[in-house]
Amino acid sequence: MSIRPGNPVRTRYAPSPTGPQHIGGIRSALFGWLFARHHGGQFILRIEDTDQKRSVPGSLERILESFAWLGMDIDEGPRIGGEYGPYIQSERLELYQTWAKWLVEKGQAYKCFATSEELAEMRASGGGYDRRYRDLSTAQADNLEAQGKPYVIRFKMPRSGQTTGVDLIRGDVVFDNAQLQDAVLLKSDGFPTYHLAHIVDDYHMKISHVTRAVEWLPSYPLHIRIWEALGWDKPQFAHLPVLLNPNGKGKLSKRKQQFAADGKSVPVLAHEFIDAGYLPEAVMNFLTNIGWNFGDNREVFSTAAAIERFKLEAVNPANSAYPIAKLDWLNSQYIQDSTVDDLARRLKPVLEAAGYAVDDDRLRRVVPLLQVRLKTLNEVVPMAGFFFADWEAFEAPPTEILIQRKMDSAGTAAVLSGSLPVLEDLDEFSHEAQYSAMAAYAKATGYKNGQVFGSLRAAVTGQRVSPPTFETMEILGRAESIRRIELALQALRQPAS
RNA sequence: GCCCCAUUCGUCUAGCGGCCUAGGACGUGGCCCUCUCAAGGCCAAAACAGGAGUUCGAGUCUCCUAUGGGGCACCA
Repeated sequence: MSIRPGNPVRTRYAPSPTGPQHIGGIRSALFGWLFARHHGGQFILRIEDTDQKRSVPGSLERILESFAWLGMDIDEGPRIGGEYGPYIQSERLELYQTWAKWLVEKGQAYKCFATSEELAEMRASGGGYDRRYRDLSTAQADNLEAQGKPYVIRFKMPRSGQTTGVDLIRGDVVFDNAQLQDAVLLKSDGFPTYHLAHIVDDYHMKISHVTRAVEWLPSYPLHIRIWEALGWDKPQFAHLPVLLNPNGKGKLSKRKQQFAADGKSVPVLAHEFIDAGYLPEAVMNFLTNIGWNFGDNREVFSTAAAIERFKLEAVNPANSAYPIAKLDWLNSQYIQDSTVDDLARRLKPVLEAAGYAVDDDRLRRVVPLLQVRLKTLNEVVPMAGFFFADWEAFEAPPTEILIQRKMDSAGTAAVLSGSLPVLEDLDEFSHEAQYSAMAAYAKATGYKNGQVFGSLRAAVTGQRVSPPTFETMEILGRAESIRRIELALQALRQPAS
């Protein structure tokens, strides 16, 4: 990595405040952030709100929340501060205007008085802007301006020759200058366009490496020419691959809801990952592993370990279909590797949001039963919500749940009533003691373990799927377990009206 | 239409001229384990887009074609 000696690495994420944070943007930001952290540099947040029409209030807060949730710390930015602020472009208008004017004075840019009708005509006749105001004399331009005609400032792109850019991920990229238009730098409302604003800001904020999505590659030669016209040393550039829809068709969209092969809706907005019960560590691991890989055939790694190894040059230049199915697996890995206390802490708000009153001690006893069973935090509700419901309100499940496969009503009733004295007679109501006693009961009565244990499961949990039966009964306690078995027996004896 | 970028199993990827009879992971299928659901173990199917070159030798280099993505705004 050729970093100019003495210059710290400074990267930035510069989103437009146009609403919820999209995972594609966050992924781009992540690579810039990993790079900055790897080199002990700074990561800056800058808000690019030069298109007032598209600004959505509250966007900044959501960006900040997303980064905080993921653990991506920001060194400088709005609300955070820093010595190169303000970090919101609409608060820096004068700077852009000054430099746009400077470029005009130097003959590197010019005032263009084309009306929207003129532009529409040019477009209709097939071409882009035909540079018709490029060679106006200063006197002519002054005259039009004196008449109060609105104008924009356009960059004078060289009309021939080539521009070669260096991209850290794909090497040299060569463009014919004639392909590029005379881009607008300053709009008629006095606001800069992206092309001017980001360069002025990257320069003044001492950005060392511009990490941005590939869609900027085609305008890279324009930016190079602007940097040179301004007479500033350029930063280095890396154009990052983007996320495609899960089927590989088109850029991952935030507007259209996406569906994976299994029909499940795919999270694409930052808050959707939280709502769906994913852990931030898993999401970070997931995103880092798209377009970059840890090496050593390792799929699960901490952010800290990724920072240590991260190299921009190692980023895969190809775009990626969004491999969302891997996130479920990764999330389950992180859940399995969590400590009981940590997982309990994360599960508690999920259960509470579902309306349960959560007792911490009971939660800590339940968590070990869940660790290998949860793919997302949210699954705790259908799997183990019954532990936290009001026990006194428990009702026997309908008989179609009570009577499991390969059993009938009479058999289920026989097994349940036969279990009662066995469970009552146990010295210890531990799951080990329950298991050996009930396994012996099954053997003696000729039922399969599954028939006996499953009947108890349904009676005691009210569910067909649950944590292991005896562990569950141990937590419910003997009295409650027996009470529930008796309720089930009553239900079975009701005439099937 | 013009320009740019990309192209290894279904998907994410390893591979930077011989170590590749192409490795890992997710997913899928099978078997084992098993009180449900999981987890775990074992096994399997599954890829170098196509064609020309360069080279003793090409997944790795070059060119062409195809396909995919992106850009050509007073949006970013």
